[in-house]
Amino acid sequence: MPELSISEVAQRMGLRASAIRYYEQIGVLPRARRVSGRRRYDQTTLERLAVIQRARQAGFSLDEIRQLFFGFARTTRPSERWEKLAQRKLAELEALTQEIESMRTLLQESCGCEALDECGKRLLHHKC
Amino acid sequence: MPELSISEVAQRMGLRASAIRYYEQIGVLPRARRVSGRRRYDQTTLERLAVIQRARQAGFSLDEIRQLFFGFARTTRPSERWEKLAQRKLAELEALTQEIESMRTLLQESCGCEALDECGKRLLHHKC
DNA sequence: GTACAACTTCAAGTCGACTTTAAGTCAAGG
DNA sequence: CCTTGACTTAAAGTCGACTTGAAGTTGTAC
Repeated sequence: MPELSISEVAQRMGLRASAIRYYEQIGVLPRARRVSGRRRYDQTTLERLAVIQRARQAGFSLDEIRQLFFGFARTTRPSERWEKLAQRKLAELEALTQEIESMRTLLQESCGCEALDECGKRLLHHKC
Repeated sequence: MPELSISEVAQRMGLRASAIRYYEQIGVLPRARRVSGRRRYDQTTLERLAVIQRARQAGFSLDEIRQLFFGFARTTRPSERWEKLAQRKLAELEALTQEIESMRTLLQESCGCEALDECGKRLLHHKC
């Protein structure tokens, strides 16, 4: 297995080199090995990035992802960490879903006002 | 109906004075009348703020709200403007809902890996 | 021997909706 | 007259996830 430069990693994983540098900077990726100043990566970095991408798709922030890798007591198993965070995330999604639902309701009920200032009056006085 | 200072308006509408100044600055509220330098408001401002708050609850950005008030050709009725924007918003909400749904799916399927690097391998090779 | 591409670092810029800060102005009360 | 408190302005700061820019280094190709 050959070692990869940052732009090769970026291309394979579908992100920009700057994002990978950023991940390293904030500690989501460990500091990469350098060969004459340039970062070199191996397979495990690709795997780690795959997990990161999956976690981001699931709605985790980079901060939460860092916790997933480094944040807990060493006794906590990784899958347990994932489940703990996933639990919290699901609750957040539930809240978000309800917000969206109420937005949808607001958007669908046409208020019946011809002008916006009429609408404003109603909102202010009759709680329309 | 008495005229109101900015902090009276803020209190009545449940927002901060700085937010009202900001709304004026970006053109969501028209420039307020000044009495010896201080802003003075009347009923119509409260109504307008009520519309703004309702629109924000419905998910509109301040930019979209400005369009709601000032952005279209004068021939377009306000209710028509609302409907046009609401249509777009509903589509956005639909997309958002689907994103959330797929997040939920990702969160609920436990991947069955004991360690995160095992998980990474699977993600990378078997598209787990 | 020099041009070039691909990298490096650190700092600053982006987006939206505000808030915060600093410095100044104003009317009323003691 | 002087302080107090509520206001004014313009400018800068906040949050997250990056991107962009400037200036410098490296190995390779001509």
